[in-house]
Amino acid sequence: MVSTASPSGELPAKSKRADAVRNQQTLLTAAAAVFVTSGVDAPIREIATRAGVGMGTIYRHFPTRADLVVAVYRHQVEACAEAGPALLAATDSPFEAFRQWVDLFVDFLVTKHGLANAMQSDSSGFAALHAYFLDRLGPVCVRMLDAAVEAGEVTPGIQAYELMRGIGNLCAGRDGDPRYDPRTLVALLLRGLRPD
Amino acid sequence: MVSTASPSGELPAKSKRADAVRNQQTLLTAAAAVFVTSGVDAPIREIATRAGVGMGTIYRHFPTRADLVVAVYRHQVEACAEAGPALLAATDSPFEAFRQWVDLFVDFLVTKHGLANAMQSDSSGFAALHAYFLDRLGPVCVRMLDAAVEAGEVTPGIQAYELMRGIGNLCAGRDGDPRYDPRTLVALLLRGLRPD
DNA sequence: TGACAAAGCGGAACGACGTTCCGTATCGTA
DNA sequence: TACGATACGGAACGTCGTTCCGCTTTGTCA
Repeated sequence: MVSTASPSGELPAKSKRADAVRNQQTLLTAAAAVFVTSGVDAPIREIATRAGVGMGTIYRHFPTRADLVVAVYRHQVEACAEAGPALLAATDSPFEAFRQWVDLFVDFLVTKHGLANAMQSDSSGFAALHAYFLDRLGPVCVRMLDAAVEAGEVTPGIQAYELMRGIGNLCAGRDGDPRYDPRTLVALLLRGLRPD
Repeated sequence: MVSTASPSGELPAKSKRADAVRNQQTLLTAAAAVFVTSGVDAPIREIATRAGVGMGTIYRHFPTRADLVVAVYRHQVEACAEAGPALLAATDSPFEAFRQWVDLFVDFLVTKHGLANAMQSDSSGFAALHAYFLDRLGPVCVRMLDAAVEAGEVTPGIQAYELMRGIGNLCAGRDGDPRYDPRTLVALLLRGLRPD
């Protein structure tokens, strides 16, 4: 499970040594850089080397791989989560708002090398990653979907959880294949939500 | 790339030593059994042990992991491929035939522990697996989709390749989650294919 | 039938990786 | 400045994929 003890990545809660906070920042920066070039499942050693720290340091700050990934992308996930209600308020059609929100989500996933793949991986410390995304974004999705259903723009009976996972899954796979555009498939999926 | 030299898994082409053919069969049986319990990415050693052979033997018969997986599932993939034209001929509505064919495909994927995951994995020797499935099943999909479009039952402009990958992706992910049923999502996707 | 070359076999060995653990260095404080 | 707490580095261990080579089995030919 992703460490819930502290909002790691944000303001240090209390009494942490100076070098510790410094290292945590260094690690986040290094990890972000490495994720771009080598994907989120890059070797731990690579991140450690890049940050100029030992491997023990990584494990102390981020016990599981998911903790590190979550910390790196926390801001963007947060932004996405907050965009939901905003879109809902700013748009006449709840479905259209939902469509735009999904676009945001998809953009996020496809621009992060291998993130979508990692989320469905059963192994490693990636299980927690899956949980984090769904915990944070799931409720937003529920709310938007409900609104769309209530407005008669979406067939009732669809589970938000299932839908989110479906969208996530569609964004996974070998990236860079010009013959496969996740957006096309997601659009098709959303089309299937419409009532007759 | 999956070895195309011989139709490995079927009739031995020519002049193979008796122990070699025997081992190849033993390996296929052992691999099939291991795949069921440990998934298609089970350790090579586990398969070797189960078959009672050395690891060199595995690599000689099946140079890449994909070669082994393909050999194990060849019959089922073949059956799926052949079911396409049959369904098309036996059903009035090409779309309905397609729907049933997709059901077959999905059933195959979800019953094989981790197969769908493996197919989108970028690493290992799994890249060839992806290619094999698409090469064999792709043309069938094209044909069925064309028929459905021609009958006015499906919106034109959808690429069969993209659709197959989408379906495959939807079947991937942590298996055994009661909250996620790939069939629901695939049904939604197919719904999105219908014209207004 | 008895050898001999080719074909195949087994598993040791190597490198990459995740993860743990502990002796040492650094920090904050009294 | 001295000392305990905190954090650090990286060696070490286990797992896994993959290669390589000395040994065994097989088929054949005299």
